[in-house]
Amino acid sequence: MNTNKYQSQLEALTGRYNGASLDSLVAVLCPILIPIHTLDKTILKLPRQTHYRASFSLKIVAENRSILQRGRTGKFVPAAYANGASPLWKEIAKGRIIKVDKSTNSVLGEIYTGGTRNQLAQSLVELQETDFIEIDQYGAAAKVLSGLAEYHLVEMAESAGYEVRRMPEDMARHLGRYRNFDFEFEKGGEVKRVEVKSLWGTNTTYARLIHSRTAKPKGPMRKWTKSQRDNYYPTSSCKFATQDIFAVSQFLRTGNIRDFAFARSLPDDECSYGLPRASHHREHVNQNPSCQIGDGTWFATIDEVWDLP
DNA sequence: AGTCCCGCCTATCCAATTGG
DNA sequence: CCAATTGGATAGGCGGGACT
Repeated sequence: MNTNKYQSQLEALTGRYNGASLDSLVAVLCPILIPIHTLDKTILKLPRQTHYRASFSLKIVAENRSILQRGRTGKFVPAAYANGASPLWKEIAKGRIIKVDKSTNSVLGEIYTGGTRNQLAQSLVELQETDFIEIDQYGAAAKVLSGLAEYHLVEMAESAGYEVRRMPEDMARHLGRYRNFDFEFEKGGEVKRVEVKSLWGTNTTYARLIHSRTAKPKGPMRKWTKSQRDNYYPTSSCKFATQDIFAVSQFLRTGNIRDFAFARSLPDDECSYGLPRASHHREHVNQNPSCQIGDGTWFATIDEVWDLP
């Protein structure tokens, strides 16, 4: 019974990408797991460099030889996750390969985190020589993660009674204009615009509310159309007015694809649950606000932010 | 038809601000 | 005052529509 279902799903995957195999799908969708060979937890700041680091090495074998190159980055994950004892994925620290040593058939690298020296020290307490580094061989992991997070956000919203509409990634001019947000959610005749984001690297106490900058429209501002005004981003921070709700995937913090934090897109000087303004662009949201569920701004469910006055 | 532009993403750089 | 932290911004990969 189940075998038939799995088989037809596998056929859907390999059929859409004719010639692809289960092996190649796993290789693209799942970062390769490589065991740590040696670990040196000494924290250093090298001359003329600005970041703190510790050190590691990996053994080169046939399956990883082609990707272990100077500059390659990856994430350290627990042995319990890598060997299947625990389902929970977690990033302990980041790793970057510095040197390929053919004489010893190994690579040397640096261990680092997004934040302070102390954060690195804390991560190093957790990191063990039995742990693994995962490397995204084909650059798909980020897009796959955001796609999965959006899939489950839609599933949760629909089962909570919302009608969900995904906005197009691009809009042909004859059909309308680009919307700059990801979803419309509708309930009881009310529609709210939702922008989905993810967390900032390893420093998972902050959300990343980033938007691409756009070119300033020609001519004086008073002659711009509404569409030109709406699409003009003089800074890489989001505009408060573009969306009603931010939904930030918490996967990098919790390891659960269904975990989100929700906030209303309002400035904190206008309501108690608002977000800080960008310091130099007052109509824009600070792009790295603290993001903790229960802090008065961020909520665990859509219903809670939906019902805010 | 071919080139350019701009959307998305993560990771990183670097200047400004904060704090010991 | 110097070091650490914060926050604005960019780099680079991918992909598709708009522009010329």
